[in-house]
Amino acid sequence: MENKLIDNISVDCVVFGYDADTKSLNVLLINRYLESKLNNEVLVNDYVLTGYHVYENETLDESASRVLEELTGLTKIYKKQFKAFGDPNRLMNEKDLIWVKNEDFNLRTITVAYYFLLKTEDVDVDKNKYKAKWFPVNNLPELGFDHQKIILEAYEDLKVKCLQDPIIFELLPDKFTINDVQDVYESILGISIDNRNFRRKLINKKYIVFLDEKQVGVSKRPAQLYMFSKDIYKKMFQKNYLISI
Amino acid sequence: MENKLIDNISVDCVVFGYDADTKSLNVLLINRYLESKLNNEVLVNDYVLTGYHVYENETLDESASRVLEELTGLTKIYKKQFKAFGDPNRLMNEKDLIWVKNEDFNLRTITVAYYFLLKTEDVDVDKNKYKAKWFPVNNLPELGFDHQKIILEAYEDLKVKCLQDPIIFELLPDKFTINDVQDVYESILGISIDNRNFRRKLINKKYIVFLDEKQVGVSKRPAQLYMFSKDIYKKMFQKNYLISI
DNA sequence: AAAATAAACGTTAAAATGACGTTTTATAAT
DNA sequence: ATTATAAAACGTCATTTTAACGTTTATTTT
Repeated sequence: MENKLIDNISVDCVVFGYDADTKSLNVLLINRYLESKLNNEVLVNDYVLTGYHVYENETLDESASRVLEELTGLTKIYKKQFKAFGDPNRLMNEKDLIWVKNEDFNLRTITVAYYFLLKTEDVDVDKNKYKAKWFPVNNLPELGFDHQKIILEAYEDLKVKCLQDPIIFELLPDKFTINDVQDVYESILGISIDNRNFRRKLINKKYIVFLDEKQVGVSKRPAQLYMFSKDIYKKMFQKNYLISI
Repeated sequence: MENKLIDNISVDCVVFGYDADTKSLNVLLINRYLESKLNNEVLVNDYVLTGYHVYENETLDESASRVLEELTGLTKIYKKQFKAFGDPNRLMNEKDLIWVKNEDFNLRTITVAYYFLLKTEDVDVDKNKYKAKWFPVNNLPELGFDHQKIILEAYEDLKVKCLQDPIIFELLPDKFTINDVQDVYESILGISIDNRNFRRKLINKKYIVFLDEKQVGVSKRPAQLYMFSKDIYKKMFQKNYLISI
């Protein structure tokens, strides 16, 4: 079985994590740190996305999932391939060139970028061997390669997609309140939404299922819990829904 | 100046052309024909998308535009990068393997796929040196490589995008009637739309500009011509539209 | 038992949509 | 010249959706 890396094709993963406590959308980044062997001068100290080269015998989707699992241990997370990046100079910032000297990789690499949606709490950053760290998408650190561009394009895609597909629920636990959903929309889109109209609209969706459960351990009136039914959603939007039995 | 081809990275172009006469959406394809040198047996006779390897010193966008220009002579056509395809066996159908023997290229090539939107009449297929030919998107011939998959994914993307961005106008001449626009929607989406409601909705858009012109040479009441104003559209949807001067 | 507050519900006007019927206007036929 | 034809264009009404608010309810804390 051949298992060789393709030296000029990679995947990069924009891991979006929603933090329900701070009500913020975050991106998981890895520190890129290099100091001179001569005088311990810090040569590179910025952040990059997680990514890796694609193997000869795997699909791009498999490649992205592998990279996510390697960093977080997580599988079966929602992912979307949103764009390929292939500018000839995408790896040629000043810091990149210093870094690359040390690493030995093909400067003419194109990358296929994915984003993943999950909850920040699902990743144990303290025990993470790559020292991965969450940053608010609206307050990113200095980024290497073209990763700032990649993150911003992922974010733009997410803003559009979250209004047309039910991917918002990937960022929340299985059981959530109406206000939880509103909070996610507000932090992703950077807008404020009228709670009364939002609540009415959401409750009327058949795929938002009322549960016989309420919040516990809150210091005011506990809110009703709901879940998202992927089954009902699928049935509603499959072709010929209206005329099928 | 280096100008080398990258042997395992290509772009493929799904060229969508709308034909106002037949009211149909078409795809521009190239015949892939090979016969045996021994006995003139036809070994391969199917169709493929236009595509080519990416050069070391060009961006992916430039690469796609170059490929389109090479085939059609056209520049400045609307294009969208919609997905990268990288399955290890994407070039390994029976016919592909026969073809590849003859052509000598890397079987582990990933391709970045674009679609273009234009009018069929813009391409002179009769004089085309690649013998390019239009096929209705709903009646495609046998396709090589993974190009059927690529076309279908492009089409799905187009169906979604045409409802949220004003790309429909890329498929029409500068001056068009309301019914022209309806025809495009109907043929892309495969639905029928109430003309009275559609007309009302479209006419009320500020960016659909009434012209002092009507159709000529039609055998019934000539229809009013309109144009799409990209400027007005942009202004309407730029941030802070409402509070800017 | 009362106060506090987030959760949940309700009201109204305006706008958008869906489903139709009717009128207009240019060309073609008489 | 007049009339017929048919697409183009306009109009109506009931229903649904949206936006912008005010009000009530339920639970915990004081």
